[in-house]
Amino acid sequence: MPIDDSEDVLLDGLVRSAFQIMGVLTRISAEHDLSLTQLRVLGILRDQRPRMSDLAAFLGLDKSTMSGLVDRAARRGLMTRAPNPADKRAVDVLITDAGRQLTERMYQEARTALAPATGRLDEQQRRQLAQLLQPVITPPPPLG
Amino acid sequence: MPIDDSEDVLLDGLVRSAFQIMGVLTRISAEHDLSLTQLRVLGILRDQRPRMSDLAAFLGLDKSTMSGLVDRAARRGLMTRAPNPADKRAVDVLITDAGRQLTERMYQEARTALAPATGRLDEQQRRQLAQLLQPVITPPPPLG
DNA sequence: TATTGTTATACTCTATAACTATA
DNA sequence: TATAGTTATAGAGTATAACAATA
Repeated sequence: MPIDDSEDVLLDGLVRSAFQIMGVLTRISAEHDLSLTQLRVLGILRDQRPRMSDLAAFLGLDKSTMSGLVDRAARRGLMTRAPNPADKRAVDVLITDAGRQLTERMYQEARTALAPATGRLDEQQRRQLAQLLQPVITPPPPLG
Repeated sequence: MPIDDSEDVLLDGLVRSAFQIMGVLTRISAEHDLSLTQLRVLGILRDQRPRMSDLAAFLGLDKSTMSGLVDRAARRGLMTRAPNPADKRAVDVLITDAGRQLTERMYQEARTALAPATGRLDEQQRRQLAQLLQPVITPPPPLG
């Protein structure tokens, strides 16, 4: 098995960039008294209304962890629960207006924080990078 | 401020790929009873011998958190402490042979786990993606 | 005085197990 | 019986504060 081939170099780059992005998102989350996972859930809820179990499965968390996470976010008025119309056992999770506003603010902060990094690429390179990342990103399994 | 411009699309791709990479690394860490941060530290120690305070600063952790993290890894024989030759206050952190072996195994597992994703690109695209990521990645501040 | 590191303490995040309600 | 969710409990990761040793 050859080392330092194109897969290794790519893996290294992906891992480094991932840690950098995560560092920024973790800092921004913390500045708003949120965990990274809560930030991620808010991002998902922007355009989905999943049930608890789907969220847990997608995030790789236990359902009990989901309960606690949504509890804490709900207590702060960022998410709410609603009964699922089709299954009386299920509970849907929704983002509130306040949650949506906070999410947009945090994503704006992320963009600002990463501007020095992404700004090292010109317009064409940015589009190219985004396109090359597309096939790498696992198509998210449908929620719900 | 225009939305959905090339910076937004790129940010979205970077964030998604980061969560995907982190998911893989978190799972692999957990399968070896390690935290993601411990995996990261092991990766750093492969070719550095930083002092506690430098590691903490680089990772954005408190020095007390560093103490605990190194404690737990040392208890498992993956890292060791050694006095810094130049500063009697300082403590260097070193990877052990066992730690190095485990680290290489985990990185191999990461490569395998991500092969389906990176495999969607051909050789030239992989090299191109790695090159485009390079300017985005913050040059790591020197440790020590 | 300032820096390096450890220890004591408290809080958050997480999973496991036991439980209730519904399918 | 199996699935969806909550609650009680325990372990790991984290930061703050107080401390000892060295610069």
